Amino acid sequence: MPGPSSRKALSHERIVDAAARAIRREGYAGVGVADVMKEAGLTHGGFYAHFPSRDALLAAAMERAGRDGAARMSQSIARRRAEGASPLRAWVEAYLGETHLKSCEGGCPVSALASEIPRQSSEVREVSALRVQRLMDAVRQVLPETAGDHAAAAVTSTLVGALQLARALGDNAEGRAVLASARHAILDQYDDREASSSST
Amino acid sequence: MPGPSSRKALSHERIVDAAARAIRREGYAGVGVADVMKEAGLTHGGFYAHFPSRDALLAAAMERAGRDGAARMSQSIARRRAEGASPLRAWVEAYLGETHLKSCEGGCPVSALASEIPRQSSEVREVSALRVQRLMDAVRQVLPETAGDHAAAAVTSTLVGALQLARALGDNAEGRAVLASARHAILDQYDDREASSSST
DNA sequence: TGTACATCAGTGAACGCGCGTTCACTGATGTAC
DNA sequence: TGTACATCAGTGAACGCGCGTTCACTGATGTAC
Repeated sequence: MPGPSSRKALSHERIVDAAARAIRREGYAGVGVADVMKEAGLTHGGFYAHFPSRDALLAAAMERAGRDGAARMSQSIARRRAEGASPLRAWVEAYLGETHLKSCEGGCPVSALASEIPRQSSEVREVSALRVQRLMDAVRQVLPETAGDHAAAAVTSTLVGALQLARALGDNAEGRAVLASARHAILDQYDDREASSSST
Repeated sequence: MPGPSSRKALSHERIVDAAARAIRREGYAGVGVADVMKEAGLTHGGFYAHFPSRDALLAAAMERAGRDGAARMSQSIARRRAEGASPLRAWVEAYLGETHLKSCEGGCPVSALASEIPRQSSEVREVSALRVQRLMDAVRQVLPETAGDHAAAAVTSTLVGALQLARALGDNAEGRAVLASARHAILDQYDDREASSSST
């Protein structure tokens, strides 16, 4: 009865971890079983002792990528909060920051994969849809209560869209301008401290 | 000296047209040379008399898809304008409408492919980046002059993000709710006739 | 108008390659007594 | 403590398949005279 830190469980973690990075870097379609196993320090033959199929790996990788992306976001947000930013500002500046623009591999899997999701197996689509919901939940929690019901979905759309368009334009002035525009648009409309500085 | 309606030119058109639909339906990665040629009524062997490589086809297909998507948008917008909608409202309701949600194949290639763009060859990336710029240009033209400089990029981000998140959630209540939220958010903020009905 | 020839678009077989998946086997780890 | 055996994670060769690309060839179209 092997525990969660048995040899096999440790290998499993390394595989999922490598896949979670690979899908964000290369897309679902760009991820191969052999490559992932190699990155996990194993040979491809042993893969099917860990997963019944490539799709099962993609599903597990998407879930892991969601948690991993959220964890990194938390750190980036905490730093900004410590410097006095509002919850919303910290969130938006972390998500639409230059670090996130450049590092697809460690970032939000929804931004990295959104347009590929509808073409995946139901297994992968279901896990991916859940990550979309969780992202909207996270945005909802940092929006002020005065924001309408629609705000969370609309702001999440702006965040995801802006990061993708910026990446499509490239890591240059054009791409960064899109990020800046989206930051300003969201903060101008929803950030409390922005509009009313009467809280001092 | 064959004209633009020579036999070869007509075949070329059919190939590009089939590819323009295929990339939006299946993604860049899902498009195969043989499939496209078959859809164009040809055999795969003749492909390299029309294009030097698969990537060259993808680039041509992206440009065609951009024009095709814009043409269909124009029709949808014209109908809404005839019913009295403002330019912005007509644009937003066409882009974030249920028809566009369901029909990836005939829609905007930026929404259909955004997250795959950064992973393409420079050839494909350059054409794709141009389509992103054209999309932002089109949005800029329907925004009121009172909108700030950042508005076009931010609104385009919301449009593209919302359509992708809606498609990721599926053609159900959740997906349609995202579209509705984005429509309301954009129109509440930028539509002149919405805010001030003093123009009567 | 008719014949001979050149041009050219498209065909279909073939290539090398990498993919997802399978499986007989190896070698290390753990268990029984 | 030591020996014999069972379990099990991982190896590496092999499979069938579909891909992008090449190429010798076919058959239709156009041109020369």
